Amino acid sequence: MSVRTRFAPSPTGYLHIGGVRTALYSWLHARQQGGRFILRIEDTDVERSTPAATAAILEGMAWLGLDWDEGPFYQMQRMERYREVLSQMLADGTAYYCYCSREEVDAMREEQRSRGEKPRYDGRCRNVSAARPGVSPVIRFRSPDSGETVVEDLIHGTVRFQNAEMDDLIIARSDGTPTYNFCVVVDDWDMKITHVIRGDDHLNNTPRQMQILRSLGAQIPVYAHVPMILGPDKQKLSKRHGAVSVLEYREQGFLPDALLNFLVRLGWSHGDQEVFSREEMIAFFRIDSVNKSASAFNPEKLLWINAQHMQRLSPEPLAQHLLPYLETLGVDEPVIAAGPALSEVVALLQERAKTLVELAAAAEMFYVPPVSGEVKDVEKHLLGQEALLDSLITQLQSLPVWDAPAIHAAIQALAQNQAEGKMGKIAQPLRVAVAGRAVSPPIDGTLALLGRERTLSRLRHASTWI
RNA sequence: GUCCCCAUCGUCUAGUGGCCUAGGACACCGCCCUUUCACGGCGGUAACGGGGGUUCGAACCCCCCUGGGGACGCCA
Repeated sequence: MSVRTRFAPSPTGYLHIGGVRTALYSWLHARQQGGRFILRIEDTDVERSTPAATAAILEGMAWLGLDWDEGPFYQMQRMERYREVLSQMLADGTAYYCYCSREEVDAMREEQRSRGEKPRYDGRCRNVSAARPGVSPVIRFRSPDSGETVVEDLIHGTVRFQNAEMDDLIIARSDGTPTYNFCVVVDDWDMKITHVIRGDDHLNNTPRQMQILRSLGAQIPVYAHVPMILGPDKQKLSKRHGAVSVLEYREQGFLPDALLNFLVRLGWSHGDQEVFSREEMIAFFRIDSVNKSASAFNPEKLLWINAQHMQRLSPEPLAQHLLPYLETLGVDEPVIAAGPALSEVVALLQERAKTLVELAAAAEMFYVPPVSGEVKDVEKHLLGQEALLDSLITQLQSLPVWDAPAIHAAIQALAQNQAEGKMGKIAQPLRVAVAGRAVSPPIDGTLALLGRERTLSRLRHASTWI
């Protein structure tokens, strides 16, 4: 049977990084097995679900390129089907109406807790046939009270649960709407999911879901419960750790493939390899070699991986990724068209930026002249250098060809004559004059790309900053 | 409290009984390269949670302890 996996987030907030890794593992497994990846939105919590959250999930998945083959399906649109299964279960006795009030159940649990027992519903309505007047009942699943349910998990191995540990869970609320554990089961069944890959916080739900599946006569899927992602401090990942939503990583200038690469390595490895292309991830990933233990999110390593991906990308595609970030700096398409070729600028800068945000900031100087108020390092490098600026202008003006070697030679000659051969004495003031700061790529290449006219005009202007 | 899961450098991990004097990567610290900033190269610090077994031999297998996490909802 061909592989079918799914990602089933609930739209109650942003798409967070832990969810993304689960989605990635599901997606990778489907892709490498030639299977299908299904997206399902679990929106039965009407109180907390929002259209904005759904949109954020879809946008995040699209940005990452985790494309789905079927869906998105929405559980709220499947109510009719759930009711159908519910009445069938009621009819065949695998489910029953429970008329206990919340207060009654709460009291029961409180008492059990005080006795040191696991709080669980005692099944007192199992054999009550008469409706209690004025009470809208919930529907409970009649779970077996002896024996055991064994989960054969691809990651955790064999996990055994005593059926006596599990009580009769509510599968439909008193207003008739179905609950999570029930919807999941019906959906996975209807959608013919072969591999349920999800967070290991669901491991405890698995035996219950298996029992319902069995009572429905459905095939049990293969389970793989992936460990959680923790914050850098090993605590549960939350907002105080900084970015948790995928879209924040887009804002911060990470490449989708780099984020995926970082995430895939959290809990999985392939020899000593650290950097993976999307194709390599698909080829090498194995769901059953995912680690069992939770792992901490390491922002420095993410940054390093992003830098690696930026270095390995060809200038043209990298330039495409860069466009939106330049735009937020006011460097839009017309401005770029009027300046040096972006791919050449990118080629010069790509190995010295860790994020697209950094890259955009570094690229800006090629399109926008330094603004006097924002120029840095003037005092250190430009003070009293009017004469040097003049000779630079003279030298550069008269260069027969305008390319990096010629510019290099000119600077070198000036260094010989005026600075005892120290390139820095010439290059640094030149940098500040042209780039507005003492940091730039190699100055010869920078000027070559900037062009003679722009260089000279900036040099002439620089004296006004002194 | 009950049930379930987990446990190698600070972090991500390799390791499935001898190849381990525990390997790689990030971070950190030196040095080299260098006109700045980076990239890169070389080197260094740094780990098998504890206790019992099994075995000629244990990071690897078993048990206990400890520690961490999850579940126990008319949330998902």
